[in-house]
Amino acid sequence: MIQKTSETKTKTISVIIVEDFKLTRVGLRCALNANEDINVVAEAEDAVEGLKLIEKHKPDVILMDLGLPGMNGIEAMVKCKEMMFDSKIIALTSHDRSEEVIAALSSGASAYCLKDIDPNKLADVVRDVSTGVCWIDPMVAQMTLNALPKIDNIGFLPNKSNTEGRVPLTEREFEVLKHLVSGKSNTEIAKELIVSVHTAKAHVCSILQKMCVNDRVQAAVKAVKEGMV
Amino acid sequence: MIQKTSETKTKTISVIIVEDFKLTRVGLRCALNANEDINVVAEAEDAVEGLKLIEKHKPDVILMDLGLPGMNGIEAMVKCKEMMFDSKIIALTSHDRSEEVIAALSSGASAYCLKDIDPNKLADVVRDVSTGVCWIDPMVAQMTLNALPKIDNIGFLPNKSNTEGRVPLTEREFEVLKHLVSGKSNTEIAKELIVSVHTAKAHVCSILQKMCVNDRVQAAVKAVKEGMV
DNA sequence: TAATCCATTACCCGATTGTCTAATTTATTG
DNA sequence: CAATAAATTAGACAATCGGGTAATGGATTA
Repeated sequence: MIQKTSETKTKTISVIIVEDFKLTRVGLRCALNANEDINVVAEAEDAVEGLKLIEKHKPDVILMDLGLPGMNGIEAMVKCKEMMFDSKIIALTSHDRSEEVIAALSSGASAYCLKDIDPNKLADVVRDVSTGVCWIDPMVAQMTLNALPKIDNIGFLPNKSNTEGRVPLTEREFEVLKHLVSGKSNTEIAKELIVSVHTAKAHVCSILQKMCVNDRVQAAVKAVKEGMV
Repeated sequence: MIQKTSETKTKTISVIIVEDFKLTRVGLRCALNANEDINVVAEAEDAVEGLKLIEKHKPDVILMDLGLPGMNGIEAMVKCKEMMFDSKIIALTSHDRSEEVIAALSSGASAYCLKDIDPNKLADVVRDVSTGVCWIDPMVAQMTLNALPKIDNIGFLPNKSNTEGRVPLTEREFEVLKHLVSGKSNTEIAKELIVSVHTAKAHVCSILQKMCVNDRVQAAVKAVKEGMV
């Protein structure tokens, strides 16, 4: 067993847990309180109660379940952020839907953990987050990074990888590519661009060749991965 | 001093350092090699050399300086990602400009560290990132989260769309999905999984239904965007 | 035990895809 | 002006796709 060796601040980290399932709540409290530098100061089983306790205790870190009854965790976080503490929020759910992850992180969460996280790991995350780190579970890390706005590499990057080696798509082909990525058939693309199916097919064909792929699925995946759309 | 207690995989983590300043390079190597579960397998002082070494060693983690002479770190990361290993990249710079941070993270980096990070902490980050975690330095965490697209919280209903809406894919279907995303035809998928084409088609069919999409292109795009693969 | 889910295979059928060759028009560039 | 590139259209063809229905065996669950 390899021990983590990072120094942590001597001050104990105060934590509030907001989670509707009693069993999970107990589990979280035990897991965290087992660490002498972490202190669970309060627990709530719904968002309203949670907000009261947060206002009262002003904890360093808030463990917030997103699937709360009544006011959900996202709303609670928004309200929490309006209260001007610098409490850090860890979103803790079993969901891995892209919209929910992004919503949580853009609404005030500094971390996103899935509930099957190792308890010791969770303690590490609490420590990290209390210092301001943004920590995102492996299961949803990629989708989060993908949600970041693509920077226009032209101008930022030297013109090597853009001009050389890669044959650039024409404007029209880019239009077709966008529709292709959105899952439209050649017929639908043609209708959208007000051209014949033959034209759409011709464009798709040249797109496939220029992108060096064999079919539209590969083209779509490559386009998404490389942020072309 | 409080010890971190998270379990770490016994397998050592191989690391490549790409950094132009010799002194920093030595410092990084020493700091990381002091951990018995981390092994710096190679170092490069520019991107070109770095890419060669990366291709050769296929390391678990890449420490990439962004301010390299010639090809910069962002461009190097893009090229690196095109090589389709699942090496994780830690962007390591002294800059905290928003554009650079976002550019790095949206171009393939899984983590962003400022160079004044505690060496022991860096080792923790290497461990985290090797498991897929996204880790962002406190100094730039907020600006990164701010760059995420804002979701309209009103009307956000975790209760509905999560439990009822989503049907989870089976393991087998996930295998099929992976091949689908890589652009394989049903015939090829069947060959890969050593089943009949009928079976592959059946799986694809149920994948489309469960993912609520009309065709394989949409399935592939959705899978990539949501990080399912 | 009965019910349910999963993986597997099979057949049919209409729609779609990707490639080919070939032609016309418009713009841009040398 | 000539040449080149892009956008457009067309017909034909083999291959693939997606949907539908249906059957079987195995595993798990109620």
